[in-house]
Amino acid sequence: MITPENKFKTYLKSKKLKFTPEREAILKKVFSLHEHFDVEKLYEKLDKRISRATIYRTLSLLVKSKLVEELFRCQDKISYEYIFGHKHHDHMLCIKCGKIIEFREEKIEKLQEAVCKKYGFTPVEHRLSIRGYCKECSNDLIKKRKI
Amino acid sequence: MITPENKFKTYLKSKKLKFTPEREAILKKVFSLHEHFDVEKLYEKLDKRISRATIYRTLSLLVKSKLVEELFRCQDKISYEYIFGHKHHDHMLCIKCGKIIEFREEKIEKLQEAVCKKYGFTPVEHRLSIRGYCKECSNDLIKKRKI
DNA sequence: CTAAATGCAAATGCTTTGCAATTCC
DNA sequence: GGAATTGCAAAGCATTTGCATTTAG
Repeated sequence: MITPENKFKTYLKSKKLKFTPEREAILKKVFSLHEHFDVEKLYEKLDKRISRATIYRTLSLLVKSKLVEELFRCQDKISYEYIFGHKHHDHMLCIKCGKIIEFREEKIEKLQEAVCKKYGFTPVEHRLSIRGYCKECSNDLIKKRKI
Repeated sequence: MITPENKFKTYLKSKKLKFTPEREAILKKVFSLHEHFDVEKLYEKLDKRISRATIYRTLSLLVKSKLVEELFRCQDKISYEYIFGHKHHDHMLCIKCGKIIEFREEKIEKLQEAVCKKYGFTPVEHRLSIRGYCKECSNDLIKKRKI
């Protein structure tokens, strides 16, 4: 069975890089966090103290090996999420409470492919984010007649 | 007739802010550049020398007054484009030559609205970017059997 | 053994801010 | 006249990098 660890080890081996305890700890933490994260969050959650420099360097390897994806910038920080074993999806970001809602809409995916074809464009990845108010915050705001 | 300048002046007046020569020069330059830009590009293109601090401060006002929109980060810099008199559209970014292709697909817009409704989400704005290879670069790469 | 990895501190590069001088209304 | 604006230089901050030391294979 292919696990994130196997995939990472294979990638590292192919580049003659090492599977160190730090890399192992970071990989495990990333795949145990079932949510989006940034470098600071990872730094705080790691049991073993690992320098931020190493976290940055390891995340870059995880992105290159396609285990993790860079999501979007939120207040200047880069946010990530793992993609291995996780189907591609898009995001709605609540600008009031910060909630992130994931969704996947096949028809949108298909239409994107069609648009690319129309322009002769070869897509590598895409990102769709909708910013606005989540259900709860919308209700709050409607009550207060703010929207 | 409502022009960007009118709209900006109205906004400034409503906040008791001033329409200065610097703000005027920046506004005019932004609306004469029919392309995406970042602070550095604006700095270089302005005829009159205006400090970067003022450019940053003015762009923030232009965003607040909804004349300009923050697009995406490209190599750490924020990229902008004007939105006044410009219909919403999405972007394809070529990761080889840097070309930016704008497109608008009504069906995708509609589907997004539908997804939001499904989740009770009130959208404020959305951003869809597709990264990949433009037609020319795709052809190049196919010739070289790289993709 | 030796190329690669680590942590540290310093450097980078974009963006923001405090402040004194200036300007718009 | 007085609040708002400007430019400058300094500060902020996330991220990157050089280097001496340590370590995986």
